Amino acid sequence: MVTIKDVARVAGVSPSTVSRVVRGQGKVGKKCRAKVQKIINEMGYRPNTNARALVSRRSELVGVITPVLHKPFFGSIAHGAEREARKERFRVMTLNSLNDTDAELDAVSSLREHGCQNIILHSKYGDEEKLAELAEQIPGLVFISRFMPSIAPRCIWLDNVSGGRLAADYLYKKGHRDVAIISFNSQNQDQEERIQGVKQGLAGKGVNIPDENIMFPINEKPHKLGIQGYCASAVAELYAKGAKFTAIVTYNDEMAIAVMNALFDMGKSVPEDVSVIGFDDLDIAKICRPALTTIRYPIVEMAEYATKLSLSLTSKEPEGFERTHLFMPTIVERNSVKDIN
Amino acid sequence: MVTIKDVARVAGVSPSTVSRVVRGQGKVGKKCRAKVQKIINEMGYRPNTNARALVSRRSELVGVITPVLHKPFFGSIAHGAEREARKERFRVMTLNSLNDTDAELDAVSSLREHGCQNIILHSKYGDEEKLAELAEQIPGLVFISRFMPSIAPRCIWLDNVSGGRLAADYLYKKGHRDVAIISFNSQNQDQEERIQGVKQGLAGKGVNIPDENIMFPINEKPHKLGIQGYCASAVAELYAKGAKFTAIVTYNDEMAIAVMNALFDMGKSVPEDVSVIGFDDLDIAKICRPALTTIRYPIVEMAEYATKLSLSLTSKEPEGFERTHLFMPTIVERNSVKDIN
DNA sequence: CTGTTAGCGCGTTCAA
DNA sequence: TTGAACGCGCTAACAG
Repeated sequence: MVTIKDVARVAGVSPSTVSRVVRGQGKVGKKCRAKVQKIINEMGYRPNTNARALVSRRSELVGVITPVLHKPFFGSIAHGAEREARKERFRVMTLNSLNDTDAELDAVSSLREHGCQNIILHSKYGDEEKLAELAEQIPGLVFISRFMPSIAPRCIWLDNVSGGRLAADYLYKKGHRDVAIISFNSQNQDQEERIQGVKQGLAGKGVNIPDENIMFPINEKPHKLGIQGYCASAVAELYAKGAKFTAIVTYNDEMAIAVMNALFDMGKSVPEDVSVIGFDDLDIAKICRPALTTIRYPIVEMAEYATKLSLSLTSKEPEGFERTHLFMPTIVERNSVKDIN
Repeated sequence: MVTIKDVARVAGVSPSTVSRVVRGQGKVGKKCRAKVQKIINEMGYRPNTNARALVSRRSELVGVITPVLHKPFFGSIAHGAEREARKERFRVMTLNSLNDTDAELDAVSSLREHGCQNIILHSKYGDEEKLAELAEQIPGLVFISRFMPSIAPRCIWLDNVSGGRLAADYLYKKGHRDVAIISFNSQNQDQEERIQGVKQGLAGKGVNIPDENIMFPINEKPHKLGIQGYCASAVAELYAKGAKFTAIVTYNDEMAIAVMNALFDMGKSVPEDVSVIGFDDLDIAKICRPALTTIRYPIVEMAEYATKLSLSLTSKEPEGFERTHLFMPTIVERNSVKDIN
């Protein structure tokens, strides 16, 4: 391994000078710089990241903490972060939290041990107070897909209510007046907001959604049955209690597809008999049949933005620390909603 | 930040003793160890990874290099690696290569600068000779989803030929004699092997696949059209030239679904009119309709195994360096193949 | 069993 | 504009 000393020796200068050249900082004579640079290239010298991080107390590392990585939504967060980090020659370290709050905190500690100042944390259930405290200590810590009022400028989130309204408006425009909602977990902020959005959107047109049309279990049922099983049972229950609906709004694309499958298995067809609208616009929304009309969650862009924000927050002239960072969803029209006007 | 010296001072011992306690190595008196451990806990001391890596010339880091992370197949590699790494208290660093050979090499360098000895590299197109040389230099470098004879013990790969045979045998058993194959890129080793497998499997039963039934473009068409477009055009072409087939084998699940969609759009139904069989068994294979019969690629297990192997290769008593690491695919029966006996 | 000493490779003073 | 000296936090010899 070639060190800064090796380069210095060969170049006939001091290590400090080499250091200045490498970092492009400080005063170095033009000729001297050129010579040193040449030798750096020839010798293939690359600074030791660990030594750097040790002495400067900061590493060129962006930490990304998500529940898992094999799900495309979370993979997209890592992907967006990597894309943006790469521009600044930063690297990405990914940690799985499995939605466990303690694991999230532990991941943060672990990242800090690596001298990582820039952290993108996807925490759905972490205690706001605790997270706020953490944010206080770590200037480069930002939160993705969550809004916490006390640390709003650190949150990159999506306007879920607008997403719900978008779905509602679209359905209304297509003639739907009887709408059902299948959601998942009432502990989850997003879910509640999306439901509110749908309700508000429809209410604005004078349309009401009866409570029995909203499947929003507080129990453990969904987890026991799995997404597919839960959606099937929810659809069945909707029919069993005689709910009246021409369209179903689901929490996300995965559930939308599960709902379509359930419908399909019952001999119904989408969108002829029932329309379905999803949320997220993952790849599967394009490739399922019927292709899914859905509310787009610009997660890659959000992850890129989050990374940029984090990087800015730890730079000399931080930017964005006094703003909020709200992204707006958009509707992507495909073939799962029928115009019944 | 609390350092090893702080702990030493409070505990009234030397830093070395604290170090021994932390690492659980070397001789330390029972009482002494307990006391130090207690203070470590109280003070919340956590060793500085960078200092460690600097002096010991190795970091507790597993590097994962894949083309991208938002695709579930690659996300699964990162996921499996993280799962296994976590057990050894290692962390995972993910780098995107975008299938660019230079970027792969650069990613390796970057990982090494971080003191990372354990690298899982997914390289489809990298030059074998160059990769072999790299493997020589880096004992903990392993390759996933690729077989290179000259460095076989470093390769964790799947028996694609067997996968093809599995598909063939299954189709034969279900009465299919006329099979078509839609593949993608003839530069790709996997694709060729899978096709060979299908051919061999069928040939063993005395069934031949005419060349016109095999769509295997060497041009850029697939890239221009995208997966969906390419599959649609391939299906159309198959019909246009009057190819005779009751089943289609595709390179992977994504293409299988695209093919089913194309068929669907042409008014055909799967599996009634045509059977389809995929490869990989990603999540989408379960949730598409009809649910996809496919050849399972145990990628998470393979990534876990790769990580374990890499870790072992850099340990005191390396294991597995003289073996090969071949995984076998299995068939997952769902609803996209019809029994036409 | 425990402490002392000497770096790991680098950035950052401070002089020159 | 350059160089010398110091120390980041830790582990690895070596003494004791």
